[in-house]
Amino acid sequence: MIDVLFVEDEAKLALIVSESLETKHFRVRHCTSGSEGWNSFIHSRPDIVILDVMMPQMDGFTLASKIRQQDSDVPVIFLTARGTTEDVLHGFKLGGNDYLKKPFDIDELIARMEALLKLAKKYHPEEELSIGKYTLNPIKHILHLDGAHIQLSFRESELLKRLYERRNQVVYRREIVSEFWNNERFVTGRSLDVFISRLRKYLKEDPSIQIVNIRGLGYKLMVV
Amino acid sequence: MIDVLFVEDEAKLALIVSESLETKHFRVRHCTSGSEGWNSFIHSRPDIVILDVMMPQMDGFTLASKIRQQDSDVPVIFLTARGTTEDVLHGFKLGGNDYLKKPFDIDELIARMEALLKLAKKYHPEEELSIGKYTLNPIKHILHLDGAHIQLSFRESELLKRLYERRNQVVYRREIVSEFWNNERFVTGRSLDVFISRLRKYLKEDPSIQIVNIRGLGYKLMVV
DNA sequence: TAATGAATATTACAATTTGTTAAATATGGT
DNA sequence: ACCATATTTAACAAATTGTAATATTCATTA
Repeated sequence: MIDVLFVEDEAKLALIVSESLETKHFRVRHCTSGSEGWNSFIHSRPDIVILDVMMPQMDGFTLASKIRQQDSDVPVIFLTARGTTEDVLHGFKLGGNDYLKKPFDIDELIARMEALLKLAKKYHPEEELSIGKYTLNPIKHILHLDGAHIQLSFRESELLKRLYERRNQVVYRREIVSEFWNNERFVTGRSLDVFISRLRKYLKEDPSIQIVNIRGLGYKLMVV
Repeated sequence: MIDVLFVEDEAKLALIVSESLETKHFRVRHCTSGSEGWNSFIHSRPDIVILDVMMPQMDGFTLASKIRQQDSDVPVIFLTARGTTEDVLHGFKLGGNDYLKKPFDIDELIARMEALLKLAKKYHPEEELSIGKYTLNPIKHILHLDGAHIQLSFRESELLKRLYERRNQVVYRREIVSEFWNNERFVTGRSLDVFISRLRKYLKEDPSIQIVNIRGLGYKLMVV
């Protein structure tokens, strides 16, 4: 199921859109302000983001640029009544992927969402993740290579999955640590490093995939 | 340079669009019919396709579906005066990636093209960059020269990549610094200079490439 | 043209972060 | 309680990056 973050302060419109999307089997998280949207984004990591531009507190453009600092891939669609070319250009410049002028047809929104999701390859309906020459079954925590397979531990598998879901972009150290180890004394803990070390060992048969460290920030699973 | 296939039978519009695109450093192949467009597509393999929907002989929709049979990735944008929702949906269903209603603003077209190209490129990352006698693998951060190779650090590699992507033009100091070092105390920090210095050392085997300082502005990677 | 000050280059080194191994500890099943 | 396995800690090695010190280049003005 596709997770949608939908930030829109007009209650009436929001309701219609949310319901339509849910009919089409999207899971919608609706927020009514930019700052609420930002919280939700950090917490839920949606597959696609739909932002109203004009909102109280934090507008859609501001939220979009905050999101882009964190995640350079998640598709972002702007919705707005103010459809001047300047606005559209500004939206794209901030890293938006589409821009719809209100009033819009809900089916067109869905078509545009699906087009972006297809491009961003966020549809992974299949259970198994294909990581270079390897295949990871994230349910059973088994890593396959050719005929052989390695039984990973829970944390090994979760960590690899997380890296894979955000392949080719940085996964922040503090984020992983706070999520896996409940945020305590993450200054000294070196468990993450140890797990990374193990994953690298498992993955060394395929040089086209690499877990690269970005000093001070985190790690990046690079897949060609 | 980006190759654009542009299929449009209205001569006047076609001229305006072609010229605007060329100003923005696109290489435009303009065709006036679907069948001509198909030929051109087969022979020139453009990076992006812009199709008018209503055309004699073969319409844009038909051409798009032929193209999708051949190439499932190249971005396709439809242009049309007939902007009913059915048309838009049909366009997306055929594998189109965007749909613009005429009359449109040329800058909006360009913004949408660039957004799509950026997305498409993400999933076909350049394997290796050829920098003079050197080759840079920007994934593994390895700089090759003849048989030998040097393992670069993440920042070294990113900086070299950035310089290469804008080779022969100035990359602004403040821009690099604010991106790499998060904008803090960029008055005093001399880290960038140190990295430039290191890169020059790595690259000194090939005098035909030079990292030139533009005093007060930034640097320029000159490649002959 | 020489003097001046600002910007840049280079080097060495220190501080910090990360990598790796092995041992210690925790956990869960029997 | 015992065992097997998973995870964490500890210790040290290695790599990356920032800083300081110093030298050099460049542009401007006297």
